Amino acid sequence: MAQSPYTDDQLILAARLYFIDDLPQAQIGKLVNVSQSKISRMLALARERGLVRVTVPDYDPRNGALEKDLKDSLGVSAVVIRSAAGLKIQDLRQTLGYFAASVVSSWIAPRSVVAIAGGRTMQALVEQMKPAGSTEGVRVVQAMGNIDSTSGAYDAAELGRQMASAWKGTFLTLNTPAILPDADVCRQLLGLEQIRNILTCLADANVALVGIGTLENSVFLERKVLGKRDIAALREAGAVGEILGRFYNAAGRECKTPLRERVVSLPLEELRRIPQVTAVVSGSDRSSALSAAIRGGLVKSLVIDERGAASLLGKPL
Amino acid sequence: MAQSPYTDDQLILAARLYFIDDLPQAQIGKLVNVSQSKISRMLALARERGLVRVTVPDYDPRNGALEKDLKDSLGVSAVVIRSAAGLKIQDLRQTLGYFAASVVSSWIAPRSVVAIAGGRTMQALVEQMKPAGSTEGVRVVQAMGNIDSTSGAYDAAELGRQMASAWKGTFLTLNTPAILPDADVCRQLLGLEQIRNILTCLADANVALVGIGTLENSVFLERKVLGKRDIAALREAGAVGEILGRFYNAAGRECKTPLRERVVSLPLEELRRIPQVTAVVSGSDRSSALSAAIRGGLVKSLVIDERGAASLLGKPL
DNA sequence: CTGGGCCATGAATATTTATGCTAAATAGCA
DNA sequence: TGCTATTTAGCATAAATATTCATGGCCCAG
Repeated sequence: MAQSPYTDDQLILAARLYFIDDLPQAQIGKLVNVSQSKISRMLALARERGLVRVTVPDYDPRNGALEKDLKDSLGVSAVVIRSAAGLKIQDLRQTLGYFAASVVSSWIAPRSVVAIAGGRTMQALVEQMKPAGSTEGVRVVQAMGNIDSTSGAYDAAELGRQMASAWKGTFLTLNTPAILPDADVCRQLLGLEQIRNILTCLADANVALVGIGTLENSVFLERKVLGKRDIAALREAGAVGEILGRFYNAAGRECKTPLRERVVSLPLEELRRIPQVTAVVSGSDRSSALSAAIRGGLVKSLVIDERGAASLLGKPL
Repeated sequence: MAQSPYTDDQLILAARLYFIDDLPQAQIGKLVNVSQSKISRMLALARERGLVRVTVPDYDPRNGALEKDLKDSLGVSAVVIRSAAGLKIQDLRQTLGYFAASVVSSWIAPRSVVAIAGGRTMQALVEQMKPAGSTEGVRVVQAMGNIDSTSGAYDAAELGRQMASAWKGTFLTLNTPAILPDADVCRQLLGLEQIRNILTCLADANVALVGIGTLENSVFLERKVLGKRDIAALREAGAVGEILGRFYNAAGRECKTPLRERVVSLPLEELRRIPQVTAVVSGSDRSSALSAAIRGGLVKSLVIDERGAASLLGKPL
């Protein structure tokens, strides 16, 4: 270990002048005959060394009351993140990701298998996640094929990779489109060993992190993988929401449309068997899709913002 | 009292994000949906309200060892201020003033009479001084006339005014030149009631704060009130230092030169009777003048920087 | 000794933070 | 209700702080 370039005494002097007496760094520099840059570095060092301690009362980013309400009335265990009023959706996502990250990270036990989906909220979350304890033998598995060939920053493949790297674990990618033009191709793909393996792996996941799509607001429509008439057909068939590219009805059962046979992702029946399936959702426009998923047992826990939670409970907040 | 515009909770959130998570204010602003300016103000408020507390270990600006040495070997009680190596003289003065101010301020008891001289170090000190406790009935008295008619920022008159105003006390000014062209004029001035009163007052001072001049480095020479030949004459007469415009020899006795009769200031014999006479000195070029003053009992205590103290002790530091 | 690598340093500069100012909101008052 | 006084917010910008970069000192291996 290198010996320190400064004595604690010097650091304390600088720190006192700065934090207690509120002198600007340049002035402190004059008093101790060094440059402002150095004072800046000394202050940083003083904090690192713990000479300067800043104490701030705890802030609880979670809304415990809403969490309890959700548990009581819907039976889901939820992480409800407080959110400022009037936030634009992207900032809301950021907030959610920022504050939920530590909780969600703590769920990732050593040797666990994590099934992961894509989505912007998911992206905001994963971006902030980092291992809390041991990272031993974590496997991250992409839970759904790729939406199209342009690999976006918030696709499952990318997020999975990111998370796996943070945990120094392995990442298993589902190397196929999510939705195929016809059922035949899909069946063929599903026959491939590479893909079968991944799906098996997924079925054994300990934790699944998924988003919730709606008919009004679907990545598939947005990215033109499905057309308006596909959506219309789905609506016809009673679809109210989507998880991993699979649409389900108000009871939380997968809709029996031809589309069902064209999707490469963890089937909802298998998802249901995963012990912890968490929907990561922000905003209040997904209430009905979300409540159907909960009702159908597709989703067992929730990471959501205050307003989303409130609207899910039918309370206008 | 106005009700606060922010809840503690909001402040705590902002403060945590800033101080604990080290997010920049702009980013925090996004998360809580306000402008960066507001976050800045919220943080300031959080500190005011004591929600954020910054603790820094105490720094002792005094060099106790040197203080003890001075007491032991010269019998003066000193305040020795630590100083960084290589400081330019003006920054050294600043340092001294900054750190000595609180000690010296604490000497000013309610109802005390303070005799004050000028000088740059004195200026640096007075600038930083502020009352520690009660300020009741403090009188500040200018201990020496004005050097010339250009009133500088570090003349006794100015410093006295400044200090008196900080203590909300009264200031008595010595409205005359310090050094007069001849003894006659001087005598006449000394006869004026206004001036006699001040001098009486000075003689009753509880505390005197004075500087030390040398023959090499004298304000009077600098401001051309004395000429080189005056200085030469003084040297001839054995002068080694100057206090309040009065030159003294190595024994600390006032030199008997004609100049003596031309000065308007507290006479050294009377200075000697003031219970606390403190020399405020920075730099190491005044050692001999200083030690003569101490020897002669002109000065009973010292406010000085580390190097000055060391050189006074003959230790090269 | 004599390079060569390493590190600390300060000047220059990029980034972040604080603040003066204007406009909008809010409250008090007639 | 309409008016003024006061507060508060955000923009623009000044001020302060962090960081990059070039340099020079120092230590160690040759």
